[in-house]
Amino acid sequence: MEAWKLKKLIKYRRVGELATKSGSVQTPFFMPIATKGAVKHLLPEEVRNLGAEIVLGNTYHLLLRPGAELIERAGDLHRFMNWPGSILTDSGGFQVFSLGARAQKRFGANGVKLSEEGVEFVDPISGDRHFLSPEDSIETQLKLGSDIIMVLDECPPYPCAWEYALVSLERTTRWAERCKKYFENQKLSLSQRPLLFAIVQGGVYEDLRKESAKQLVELGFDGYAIGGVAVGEPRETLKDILEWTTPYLPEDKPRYLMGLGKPEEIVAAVNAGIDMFDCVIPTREGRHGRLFIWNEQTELSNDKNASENFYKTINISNEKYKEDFSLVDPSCDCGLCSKYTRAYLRHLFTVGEPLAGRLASLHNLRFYLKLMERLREAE
RNA sequence: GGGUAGGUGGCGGAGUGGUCAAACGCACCUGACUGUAAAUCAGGCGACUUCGGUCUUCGGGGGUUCGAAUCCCUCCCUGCCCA
Repeated sequence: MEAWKLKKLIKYRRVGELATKSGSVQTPFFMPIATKGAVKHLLPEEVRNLGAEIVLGNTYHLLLRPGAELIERAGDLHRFMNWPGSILTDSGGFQVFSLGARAQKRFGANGVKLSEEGVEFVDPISGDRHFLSPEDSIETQLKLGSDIIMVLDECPPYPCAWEYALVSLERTTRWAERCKKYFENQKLSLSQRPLLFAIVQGGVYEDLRKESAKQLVELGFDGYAIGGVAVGEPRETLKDILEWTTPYLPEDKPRYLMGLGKPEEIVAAVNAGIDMFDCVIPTREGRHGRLFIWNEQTELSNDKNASENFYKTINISNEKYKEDFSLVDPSCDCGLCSKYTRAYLRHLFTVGEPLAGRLASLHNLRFYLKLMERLREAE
C-alpha cells in the first residue's frame, strides 16, 4: 500500500515531455475534451491560455459529422478548429461501449454489432448504419491529422465475466495488431507521423490486465493506454488495475489513463506512474453547475476523502449562494474568479444564461490544468 | 342591465361522485455526472409523522350523499358577447 502514498510522487517516473508532430507536451498532462472538434463553450485560444497543450477529439463523432474527408480538405483538424496545440484522437472504441446500451434501447438489439472484422454502429442522430474496422479508424485519424492516434479497442462494460473479458481483450490485441500494420504501411515521414497508442483492457481481472499489457507491449507501440476503467466498477478497483498493469508497461513510453477522473484519482494515478489524462468532468460538471474549489491549506492528495482535503466542490446553483458576494475561488487564477462573485454565477445558472456554462467551464478546466502544473512541480 | 364561459396547489392547466393530497408542464429545492447522443439526467415540491400513517385543501357559505374538486342552492369574483 506504500506505493499508494503521496510521498512516492517524488519518484514519479516521467517521460518529462512528449514530442508530437505538432509540438511538445509537458507530462503529466490533462487533455480537455473536444469530442466534436470543440471544447464545449470555449474558444481554442481560451483553452490554450488556461494551460492546455493538447486536446482530445473523437474519431467516431467527427467521422459522422462532418466527415474525415471534409476535415482533410480543410487541412486537418488543427486548422479546421483553429487549435494551435497537439491533438489526440480516440478511436471510436469507447462508443462501442457508451452507445451500445442506449442504441439498443432505441434502435433495437442491433444498435452496435461487434464482429471480428469491426464494429457496426447506428448513428444515434440519423439512424444510419456505419461500419468501422480497425483500419478505418486509423485511416480516419490520419486524415484528421491527429498527433496521437488510438487503436480501435473494445471497452467491455462492467460487470463483465472473466471469460468474456478474455475474448474481448484478445480481440482488442488482434485489432491493435491490424491497426499497427495498417499504420506502418502508410510509410509516413517523421514530420507527418503521429504516435500510435494501444489500449490495455482486461476488465477487473489481474491476470487479464497483465496478459493484455504483455500482448500489446510485445507488438510495440509509441505509448500505452489503460482503458475500460470507470465504467461502473467499484472505485477502489482503479488502484488495483493500475498496480496490475503498469509493471508490464515500458518505463520510457507514455502511459495514458483513459477517461479519468476526479482530482484525487488523477493524483493517485500520477503517483502510480501515469502521464496522460482526459475527462469530461471539469467541463460537463461545470456546465451542470458544480465547481472545483482549491483548499490552499493542504497538499495535493490521492486520499479518497480528498474532496474534503485539497479541494472541494460546490454546486453554485444552490440557494445558499444567492447572496454570496464572495469570489468563486479566491485562490484561482482562471480569470473568472478575480472578477465575478458566486451570487452572480449562481444568477447566470438560475436564469439559464449561456455565460454560466462558459465561466464554469473556464474555471474547472483551469482547476484541472493547474492541478497538473502542481503535479509537475511536485517533483 | 341581459346572456354566456369560468374560478383547482407559486403560475399555467387536467380532473367532473369513490382508486384525488389532486395528472402534466413551468418555477423552485436537492442530488448525480469519469476515453461527452449530457447547457443533461434523477429525486423532491400542503402540514405533521414513531414513515405505518394522521390532519387541513380544489373562490366563500350552506345542502344532497355512506362518500364531493366533482351534484344542488346561494353569495362573491373574472373573461367574453349583447345593450
